[in-house]
Amino acid sequence: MTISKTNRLSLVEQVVSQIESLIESGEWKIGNQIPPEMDLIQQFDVSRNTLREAVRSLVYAGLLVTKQGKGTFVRSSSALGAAIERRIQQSSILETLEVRHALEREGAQLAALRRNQEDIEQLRFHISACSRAAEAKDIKAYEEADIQLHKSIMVSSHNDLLIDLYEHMEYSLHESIHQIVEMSSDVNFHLNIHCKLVDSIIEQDVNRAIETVNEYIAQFKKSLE
Amino acid sequence: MTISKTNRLSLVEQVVSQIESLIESGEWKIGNQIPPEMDLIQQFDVSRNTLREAVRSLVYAGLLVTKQGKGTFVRSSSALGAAIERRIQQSSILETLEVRHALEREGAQLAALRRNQEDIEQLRFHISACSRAAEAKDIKAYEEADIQLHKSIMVSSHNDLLIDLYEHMEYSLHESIHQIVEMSSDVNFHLNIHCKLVDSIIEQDVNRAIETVNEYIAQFKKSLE
DNA sequence: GGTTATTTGTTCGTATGTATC
DNA sequence: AGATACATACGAACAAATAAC
Repeated sequence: MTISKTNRLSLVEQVVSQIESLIESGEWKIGNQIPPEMDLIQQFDVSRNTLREAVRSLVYAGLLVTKQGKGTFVRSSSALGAAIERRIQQSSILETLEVRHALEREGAQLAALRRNQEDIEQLRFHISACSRAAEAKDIKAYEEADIQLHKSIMVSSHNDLLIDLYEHMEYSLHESIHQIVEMSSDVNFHLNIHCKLVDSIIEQDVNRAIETVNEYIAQFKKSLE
Repeated sequence: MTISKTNRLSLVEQVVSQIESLIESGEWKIGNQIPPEMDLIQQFDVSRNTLREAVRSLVYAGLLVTKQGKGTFVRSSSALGAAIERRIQQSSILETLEVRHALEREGAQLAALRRNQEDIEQLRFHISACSRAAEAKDIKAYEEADIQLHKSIMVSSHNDLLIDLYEHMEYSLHESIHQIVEMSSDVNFHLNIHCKLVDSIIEQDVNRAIETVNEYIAQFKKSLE
């Protein structure tokens, strides 16, 4: 028999599953403290060790954080972030940039196809924030605004999986964006090309949106050498 | 002080980290059984529960599997797979297909730029396997060959992060590929367009490679309606 | 500033379920 | 069927960090 019969779920797995549901459903909100171990032991009717193994699993996965003496808190609603962070740390900037290219190109294409009125407002808001920061020569504010802009482009794609992957990469991208912005001496070029991208998306010019993404990624790659 | 001082690593975290190293370094090979709990307790000099919490974390992350009565085995060297699988299960086929588009488009582009002689041989091998399976009208073999072909295209990109993301998605893609191949009544169209893609990569025609990927993804999207 | 209560961190002992030979 | 090796699960105790009084 090579049939991999699905073993009955262990107690720990059952508890993990229940906690996941509580987090996903929003019953346990992000940032909030969860009930102490003793309460959960009663709630789930398991021993302390079993409960701890379950909590520990979710800590490793990045859903929870425990602080000795204080309690346990909800950190995220998805395990993707932690896993991607770990993987990206082992990658070169070039590799990360190319994956970013993959996601942003697709995101821009879909955004140009699907953006609605609300998306347009968000895009305009964030591009003007970039513009203001550039004018004030506030590099830190510019980086933050740039990240928000890219995120809102992704949101305009209306593909939740794509948005999730990008948002969870974004944390790791922070560093590489910083390096890139610092290297590209010309902030205006950076700003202009983003204006062009936003414009393409609003005008629903799919090809121009894709080309623009290609253009600035190519620019980044060049500055990496 | 808003500085988030990095708390000293808990014992469990130290053990997790050590086990990760053992797996990454290849000292514990994939598929192999790891030493029993009692041995590890001595090796790491921790209590049973501490060790179990560490192992349990890595089981949840997908690095290890435990089988009661048999032992614990190494399942994977990366936590990405399990996390991506969980996330993709919550997504629609369309969303998954679009992310696949993102990765495959980038992969094809980079493959066309970087493929070496060894890559070319692999690509030729797998495309001919597809061809043989199509001729024999063996759908199951065709699907398998198709997956291997796509994987070898990704390998030709020489971007390990991209390869990892794709390979870990591939498992979840299996199902959607099956549905798509089944739906597309014309296997020859599917085969021809893949020949064109492989040809473009070998000829280093970057634009044609990208266009070909766009073409068959568009075809898949159409058949989803 | 010190004491106490709360909460997580860690250890030990014991019993049970499961697979292999 | 019995013995062995292994993971599963529970309960009790003490340590360490934090918060509240």
